Amino acid sequence: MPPPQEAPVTTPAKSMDAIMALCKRRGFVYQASDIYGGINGFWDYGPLGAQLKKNLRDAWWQDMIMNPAWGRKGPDGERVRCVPLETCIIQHPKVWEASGHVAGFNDPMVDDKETKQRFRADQLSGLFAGGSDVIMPRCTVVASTTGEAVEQIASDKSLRKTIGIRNLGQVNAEAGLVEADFGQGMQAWSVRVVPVPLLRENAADIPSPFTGKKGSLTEPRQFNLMFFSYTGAVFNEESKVFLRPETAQGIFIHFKNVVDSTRVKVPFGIGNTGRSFRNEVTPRNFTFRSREFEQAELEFFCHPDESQDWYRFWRDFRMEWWKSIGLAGDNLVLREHGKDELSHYSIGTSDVEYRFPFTAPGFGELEGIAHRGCFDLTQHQEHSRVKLDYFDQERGDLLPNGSRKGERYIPHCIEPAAGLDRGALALICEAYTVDPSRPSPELLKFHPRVAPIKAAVFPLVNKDGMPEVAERLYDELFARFGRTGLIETDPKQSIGKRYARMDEAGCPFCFTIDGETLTAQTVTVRDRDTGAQERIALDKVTGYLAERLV
RNA sequence: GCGGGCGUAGCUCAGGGGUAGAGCGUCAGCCUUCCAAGCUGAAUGUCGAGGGUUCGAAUCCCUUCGCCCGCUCCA
Repeated sequence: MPPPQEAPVTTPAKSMDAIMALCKRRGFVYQASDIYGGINGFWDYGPLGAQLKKNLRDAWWQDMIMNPAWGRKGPDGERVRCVPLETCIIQHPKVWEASGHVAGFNDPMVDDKETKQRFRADQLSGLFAGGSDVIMPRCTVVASTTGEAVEQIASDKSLRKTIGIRNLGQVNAEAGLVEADFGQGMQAWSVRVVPVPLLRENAADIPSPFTGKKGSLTEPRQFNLMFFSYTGAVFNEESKVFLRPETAQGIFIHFKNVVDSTRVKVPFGIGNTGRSFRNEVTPRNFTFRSREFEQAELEFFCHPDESQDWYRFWRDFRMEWWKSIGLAGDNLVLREHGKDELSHYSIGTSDVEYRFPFTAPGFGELEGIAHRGCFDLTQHQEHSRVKLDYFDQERGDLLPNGSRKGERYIPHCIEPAAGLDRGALALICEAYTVDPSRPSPELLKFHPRVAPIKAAVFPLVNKDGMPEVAERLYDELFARFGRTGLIETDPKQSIGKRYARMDEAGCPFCFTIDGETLTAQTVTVRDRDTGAQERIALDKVTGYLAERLV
């Protein structure tokens, strides 16, 4: 199912180049290893970006683990319960065999440089002449079996033309035999899979299955997207380990430990945030597809019968959550995957998607909410031979003594998995605003909860006792709100310039000490988004901020 | 991985064989009672990197790295 692209674009297109320039200028994002020329697919966060991302991570932690779903009741009518977990980037290699990551995308692939098409190296069949001295195929086709290759040749006239067959005689799919005329008369050919080593050694001499021409095929290449390393001092296959491509598996493999050690009862969730690594073929679009990235994943375990309800619950809540931190309006959509799009084990998956400037009018994924069934626990149970089922004492038949018989089952799992770097990027893109009518046209309209700078205190002019008052107010705000983000103060240069700097950094509130402060004990509050000012009592500033920073 | 475009000051860019430039920002001083205001001054670059041609290369050639766009990939 293609992403919905019909939603009206209500805001003017934002320039990604301008956003990237602002990110560098104000210290949100730097290129990793910048002074050495950068390294493809890696980005670092500057002071404001690091704080922005921390605020996003903290918000997730607060709303998913400490106070899950804002204290709402789940579909079972009970308070939602979650616990945190922190697991290693490097796990036992069998974890990734069990999860399917090792096998999932490990086939050698060949590209046709001319047509840009790609196929699995072991799916190339060729027509070989009889006689043992001829080892190169006369032509090739892509098919999963040789029988299928013969049938393709027999049934597809344009394919025959492409690969050079002028006339076709008898064919025998089962025996892998074909009579064909390549211009030198009718000959018998045997159809066999082109051996991968042959392809590796002689890629240039093997005709392309798409054009019939030689010289356009690459040698087979591995496309495993996992990073690997070695443990210990000896580097060999036995000591090879993988850097995790997702944090989720760390949760599944500790399911039993958490159940045994924390008195949790199904349904409950386990949350885990941290770095993951994917060796993306093409890192692209600023930080959107980085090779090192941070995830915030919750695995919510529940009884199979209730899993659909929980799936809908988390899907809807996650959408609401992103809205609550500032991603409102048409740029955010919830997209339910079509059946053809689902992983083989998934019963349902939705993506929270954001319309980034580089994806518009399409959308890019921020978070996937997947109903994973019992796939993961079952896989790990099979591979580890450790029982990962759950004994639910509140289910089963009612016994004469009034208690329940209990039920043993492998819980189903709902996985809301968010990308924190993508989230931070979406927050920046959404906040980025150009308003030519303002003296400082570029500003970031961050929601106060995620804004890296929470407030600034300015003396209107750097004299007449104002700096001293500003300093005292700054101390007060810093003591109270310094743990939530940066508090700034600055007595220098014109007030307009200082406001403009705060606009670009996305600081929501500026408090200014002026002449009236000295006589009436009041300050002005400037709203970043409108520039409007109101006057409040000096001793009400802390309360004012406390209400608005959440 | 393929094709195209681009790398010059913190940012945006000009300069295309002969002394490294502008605007904005930054910093300092003065001034300033609310929006990048004004005045004065200052700092900042191996012109992405490496090699070649040349008396001389930011400029021409080759290689390489990075970024952007389109394919491809995204288990």
